[in-house]
Amino acid sequence: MEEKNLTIGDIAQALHVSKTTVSRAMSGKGRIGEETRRRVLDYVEAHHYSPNVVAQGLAQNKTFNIGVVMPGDSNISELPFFQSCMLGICRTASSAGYDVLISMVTGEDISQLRRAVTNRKVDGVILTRTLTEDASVRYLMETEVPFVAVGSTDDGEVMQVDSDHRGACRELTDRLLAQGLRKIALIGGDERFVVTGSRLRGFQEAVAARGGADAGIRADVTLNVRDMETAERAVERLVRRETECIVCMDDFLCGCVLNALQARRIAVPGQIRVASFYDSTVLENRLPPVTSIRFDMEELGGKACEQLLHVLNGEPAKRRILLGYEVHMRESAGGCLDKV
Amino acid sequence: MEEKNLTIGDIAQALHVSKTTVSRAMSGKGRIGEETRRRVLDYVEAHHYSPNVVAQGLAQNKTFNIGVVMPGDSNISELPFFQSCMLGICRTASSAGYDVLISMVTGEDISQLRRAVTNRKVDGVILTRTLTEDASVRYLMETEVPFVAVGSTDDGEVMQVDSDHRGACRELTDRLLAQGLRKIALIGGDERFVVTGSRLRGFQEAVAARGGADAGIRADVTLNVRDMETAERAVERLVRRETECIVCMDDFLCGCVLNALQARRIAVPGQIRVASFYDSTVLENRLPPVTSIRFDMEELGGKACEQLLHVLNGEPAKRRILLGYEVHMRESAGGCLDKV
DNA sequence: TTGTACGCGTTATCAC
DNA sequence: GTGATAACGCGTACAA
Repeated sequence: MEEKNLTIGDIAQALHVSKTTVSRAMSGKGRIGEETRRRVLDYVEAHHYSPNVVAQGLAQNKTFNIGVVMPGDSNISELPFFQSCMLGICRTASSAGYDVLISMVTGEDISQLRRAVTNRKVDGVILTRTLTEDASVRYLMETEVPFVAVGSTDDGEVMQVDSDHRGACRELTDRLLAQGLRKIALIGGDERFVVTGSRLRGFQEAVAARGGADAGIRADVTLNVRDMETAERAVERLVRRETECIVCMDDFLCGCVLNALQARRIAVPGQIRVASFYDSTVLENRLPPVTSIRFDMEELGGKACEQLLHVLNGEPAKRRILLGYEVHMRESAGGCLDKV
Repeated sequence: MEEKNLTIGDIAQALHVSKTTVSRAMSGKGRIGEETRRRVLDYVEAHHYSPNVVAQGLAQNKTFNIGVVMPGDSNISELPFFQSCMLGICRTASSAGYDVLISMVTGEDISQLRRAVTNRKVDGVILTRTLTEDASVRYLMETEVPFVAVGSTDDGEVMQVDSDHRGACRELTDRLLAQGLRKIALIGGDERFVVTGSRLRGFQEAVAARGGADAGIRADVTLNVRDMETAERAVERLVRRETECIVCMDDFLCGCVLNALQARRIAVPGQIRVASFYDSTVLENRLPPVTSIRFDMEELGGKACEQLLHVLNGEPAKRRILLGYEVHMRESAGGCLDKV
């Protein structure tokens, strides 16, 4: 089927032209006669020739690979995120002639990323999660490798593509408050994740905009919740305080919260309302249907990759891109008020 | 920090030796004086030199990349699987000096895989899921690229590393039957997945071993269940038939089943027992705790990578490797009988 | 033990 | 418009 190891030289020889000509015909760069161009292209087509990208890379000091850093220790809740994000990245990378090299980073151990970079295996890097004190970010900055982060960073220097978590959380919270709820709570995960901070701010902004404590609003925030046990404790406390609504920062936490409520025989949304983020399949099959915010993670990955490619091509790229969201009001938070 | 673009030639020049010597010192191949060897290595160390793997590859016709094919359209249930599997693959690949290039394959569209292969970007490939009629497998076989599949294939020719799904399902089923249960059911996903067939066989073997219909055992099998709706229908039917125990082929399905039961106010394990596969975090936070089978997916990925590396190095490799499992009996299926 | 010369497959720089 | 020729960074017969 595939002609084995056909090289540009073989073609040149067969067609009685020089390698240069063949190269030009393929790349489209440099002047070349229309007729010879056709001849070469036809031959290439007929013999299923495809250039050796490694050799191309060596000549141009490129790899046509982009590195993607994935956390090796993430919660299940975020997995659909990484999966979809990856899909978006691979799609746009692939259609631009690039491949995706992945490096798993667990905790502070960035050895895989370091390997990929020092071995010159990648032209640029995409980070799929950012911490407030990120070893990967630090490393990439000091090695001056082009990179873009999915998810925001405090460092204004790094290129970033993110969903508007702050705006999303603000709007969700606002809608809940608009229903007349006054005792509202926010439950979130690891506070070292930048995204946790963004959502927290959105939450606080919404509360403040509605008058805050002066307007009789009681806003409860619990962070660093990460498993059934901590969720249990948080829920117990919130129930005791007669909280009317719990906003969960992600679907995994929300699952824990729902369990905790179920175990205490507290009806949702009857006795307490619940809303969440991501709207992933983790909750898709939960009862009752959970009010949630949906992000297009594939688009997120795609845009990030797009930005990186711009940088690699020396084209201008925006330093920060904020993508939209959709609020899906469902039964868990008192039903279908709206659907943006 | 990193010396920019230091080449083997630069080192040779600085040390007044030939490039060959430097090359030998680094690779360890060929004879070389212990003293010069040290000198070179010291210099390399001091200047943070690391060889250009792309150039190495071009010279040796290798890439030091292994391709990993991931499904772009998988159920959430399988995600922890891919994540962990990936981790195992990356770990062992990395420690062998290889990097991981990923190709997303959605449905019949194997264009990304095809690209990686025709562009000679990978030395071998790992498949993280196999279908009964697998486009990737077919392609890889006809292009004669070394590859190993995680998960079994009917084709005896392909190298495969898999968990013992059949044995696991047999043992789980047997243990349930040992409790005296007689009306037992199996719910599974897409029957085109080879793994679905393996588990089905294990289930049937266990039933047969206990005497089957002759011994008054009624075994119900429902495949191609993939969402809340189909699960709902299956559960309704099983409940009507007074099924005593439902074995779910994966945790996602199990989640659906639990929901369906919850919606009908059927107590678990009081009125019906439930068991599942994978034991992922998808169910970890469910109530009641679900009896489940646990596989070490990271080991699975690691072993697969190991096998592939053997092939790439021309070393002997087993054509089929079967990894173990652990049965965790928990409340959902009547409690702690055993813990293997 | 060490060095020379060439090849890997491609692009870039000049000449023609 | 086309073609030698030299890089790109490294491995490796072969020679010394």
